[in-house]
Amino acid sequence: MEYTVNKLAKMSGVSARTLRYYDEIGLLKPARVAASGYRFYRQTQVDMLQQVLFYKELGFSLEDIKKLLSAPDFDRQRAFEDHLAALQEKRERFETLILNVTKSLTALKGEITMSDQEKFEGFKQKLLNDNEQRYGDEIRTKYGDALVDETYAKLKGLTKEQYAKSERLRLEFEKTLKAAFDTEDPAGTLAQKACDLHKQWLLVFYPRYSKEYHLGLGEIYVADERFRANYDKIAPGCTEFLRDAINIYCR
Amino acid sequence: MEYTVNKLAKMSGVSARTLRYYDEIGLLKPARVAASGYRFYRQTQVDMLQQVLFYKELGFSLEDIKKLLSAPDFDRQRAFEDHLAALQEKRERFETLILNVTKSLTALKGEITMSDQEKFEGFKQKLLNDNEQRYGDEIRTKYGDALVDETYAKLKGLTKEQYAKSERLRLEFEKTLKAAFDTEDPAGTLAQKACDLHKQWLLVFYPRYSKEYHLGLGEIYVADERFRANYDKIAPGCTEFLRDAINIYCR
DNA sequence: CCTTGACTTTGACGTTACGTCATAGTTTAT
DNA sequence: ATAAACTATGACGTAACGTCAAAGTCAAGG
Repeated sequence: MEYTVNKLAKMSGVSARTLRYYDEIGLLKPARVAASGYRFYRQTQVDMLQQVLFYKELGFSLEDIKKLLSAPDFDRQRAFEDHLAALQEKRERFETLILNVTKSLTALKGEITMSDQEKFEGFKQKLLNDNEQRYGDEIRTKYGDALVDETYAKLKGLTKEQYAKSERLRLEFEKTLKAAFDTEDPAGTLAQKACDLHKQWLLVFYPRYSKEYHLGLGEIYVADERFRANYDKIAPGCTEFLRDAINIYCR
Repeated sequence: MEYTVNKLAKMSGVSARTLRYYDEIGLLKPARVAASGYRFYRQTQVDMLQQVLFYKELGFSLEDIKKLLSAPDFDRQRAFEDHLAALQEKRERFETLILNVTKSLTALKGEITMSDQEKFEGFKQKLLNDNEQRYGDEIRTKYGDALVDETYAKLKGLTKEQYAKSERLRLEFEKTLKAAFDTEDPAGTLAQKACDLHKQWLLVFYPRYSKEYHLGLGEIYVADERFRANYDKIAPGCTEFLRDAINIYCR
């Protein structure tokens, strides 16, 4: 299967001009060039373009991408694994930004106050993230952990999408809960938001959700040491706070 | 509390040069300038910078941000709400990218095969998200409209052509719906014509259309205020009218 | 009061990753 | 055979800063 510039452009979402530019700077040369000068791309180039786009998404300059891809020890699998870790971190940043907006909205209503620092949470991180410092070694272990979790999820009968959703919800829930705990108000907007996220999260595992179930779980969290440890990790006393918030949420 | 350039820069994560540039183009002027020429920023500017960074994160050009922020009808709360929706959209894109990497890794191991199209899932969508051209002149309202579009767009990456087609359909649909609403008859020819156009439009985003889906969507339009606002904009009460018409259309 | 070092100012030019023409040749469809 | 659609190569334009250089400003210590 051969692609012309426009075909490849449309499939990948970049412009034809971009492909010409990549050819010009030697980042992605076509598989062959006809006598007419027309460019033709094949499988190798399609896969390379995918790599380029991933690296670009993660904030690498084209020059650096060129170096990376043309390195003699370039390892596709390793690259994908790095992408995965980096993308997950970027997603974390979005969680932070979303929490930032949520808090800003609450602050606008006068229910909480926000420090100036807090107003930029999620933006500052970008510095660390965008720059390529992040591509270290401990990423590998992190990826390993994710794999374990995922295997575990499979045992429980979750699809990859469900697992992704549950993780996303859990992260957002924990962040919101932490912020809510600081307000010391289990009836406040943030605490109730946290409860809602908790519900969403539960729904992934137990679609037969009910208020009674949710209330019972709140009590179990407080009563059972294993759960308690998990939520007190967020902040001491957080487990009780969550239970109180759930009690209000379920009325 | 007054901030000097470097103080504000460090807190927000941008560079001092950036703040000077924003001053230069009139996007963010300091609260006061000392006789020495030193810039000093205060609360208002801090909050404005936060807005700027949110809009920037979402792919707006500085010129458009300037227009948005200086508009007489700029509404901070509304802005934050828009940010929230847009950020959640972007997060969805990351989910897609993460899934893409995961699949690519599995494909590399030979466990599954991936089509070339699939290799670019999550990148193509970016077009819709980043590109502001389609926002036209009245960015404000369009930004709201895009919210709805993108809710569907996330289901499938759209090419520029597909998007153009969907826009044509949407415009014709809205015109027909308006005319139908004036007849006050959800079972009438015009209303049913509108439903048909609505279906055509949906098909662009969601080819696996079903009557159940269409019916459910009618209810969601009424229930979700973001959608409701969008259709009530055509005429007050239009959302319910559309739902009723869809109910008849799908029998 | 003076010095020193950290901070700030205004230019001015450079850079990245393309967008946007214009002009001209090529391929495909009817 | 001819139009319609596609592609090529310049060449210039751009957005949002980065990166100097040269010079003025401020806060603290001696």
